[in-house]
Amino acid sequence: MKIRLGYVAISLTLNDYIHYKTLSYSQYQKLGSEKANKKLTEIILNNLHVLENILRYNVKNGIYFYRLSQNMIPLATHPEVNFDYITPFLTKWQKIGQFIKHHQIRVDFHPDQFCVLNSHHEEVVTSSIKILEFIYHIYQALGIDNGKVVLHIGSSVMGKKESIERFKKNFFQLPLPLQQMVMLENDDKIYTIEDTLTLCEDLHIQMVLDYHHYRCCHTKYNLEQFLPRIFATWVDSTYPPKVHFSSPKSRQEKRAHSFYLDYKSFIQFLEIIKKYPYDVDIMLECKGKDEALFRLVRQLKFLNQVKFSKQAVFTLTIEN
DNA sequence: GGTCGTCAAGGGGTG
DNA sequence: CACCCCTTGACGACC
Repeated sequence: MKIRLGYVAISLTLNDYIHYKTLSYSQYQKLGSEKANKKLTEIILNNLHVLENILRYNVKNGIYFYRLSQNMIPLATHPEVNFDYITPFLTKWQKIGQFIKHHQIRVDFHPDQFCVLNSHHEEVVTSSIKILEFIYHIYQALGIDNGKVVLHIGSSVMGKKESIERFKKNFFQLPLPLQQMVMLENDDKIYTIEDTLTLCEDLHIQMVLDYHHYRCCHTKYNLEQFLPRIFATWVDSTYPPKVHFSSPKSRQEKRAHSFYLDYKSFIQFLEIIKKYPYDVDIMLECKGKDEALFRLVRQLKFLNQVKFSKQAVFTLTIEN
């Protein structure tokens, strides 16, 4: 089975001078719309340049899995700001999309805490849909027609059962292309593996296992009991199953992400998943980004337990 | 040249 | 209801 490692949004080892730029709404207002729009154009051009550089750097370093940052286009979903972040840059978007497809890179999105599809506030649901539309537009611009987004189930206002019903209702009201993007991840507080898996099965969507959330908060559940069903949500997918992996910052702050990864628990995780006949893409969600990825790779190479074909791609022998 | 507070936004928990 | 916590990375303000 093939394992690909990926990292989130920014590279710490690429180059100090290459980083995404942003613009806050208060800065936008201070500039006035004309200057602000000019600024936004500069920022988008810069950020697309950065994205392209990161992807090239990833391929050069054998990394074929990368989470796109929602902050790539600042204010794109702000209710008071309207601008076209696609058409004026379409050539650039398409060029990047070609690169992604040519190198068979897997990219995806994971919006931050403000995307709550099952909120009991209607305006929060509306803005959450706007975030999904934004992501859809980016995929369209890149020419990626099976792009995905990982969400949490979200709120638990009025109880979990009721909240899951709200999720279903709002999910089915989404336009089909948006529904087809959605995958769900178990979280660290409310929704366990079992909750998330059951909902994914109901909706016929993929479940992304977050091993860190499972380990820090829901260990009373037996992971192995659910793994066959989690993998089964992926059988019709064009992508291999995806999991999130990271390590706790400390014993006290076990929910927070550490900078580097604990290679011992990573190996333990590999021991678990190698019982199943699936390729797996593992998103490393740690503060150390690619720096932590490279360190983990060095540790695994040193231990000589797996066979690397590329820097962040290796094979595991399936146990019988 | 380094450190700190701010940012559009939610949700949950506490008192 | 008011306030705090969680969380992200860039940036402006400040020393």
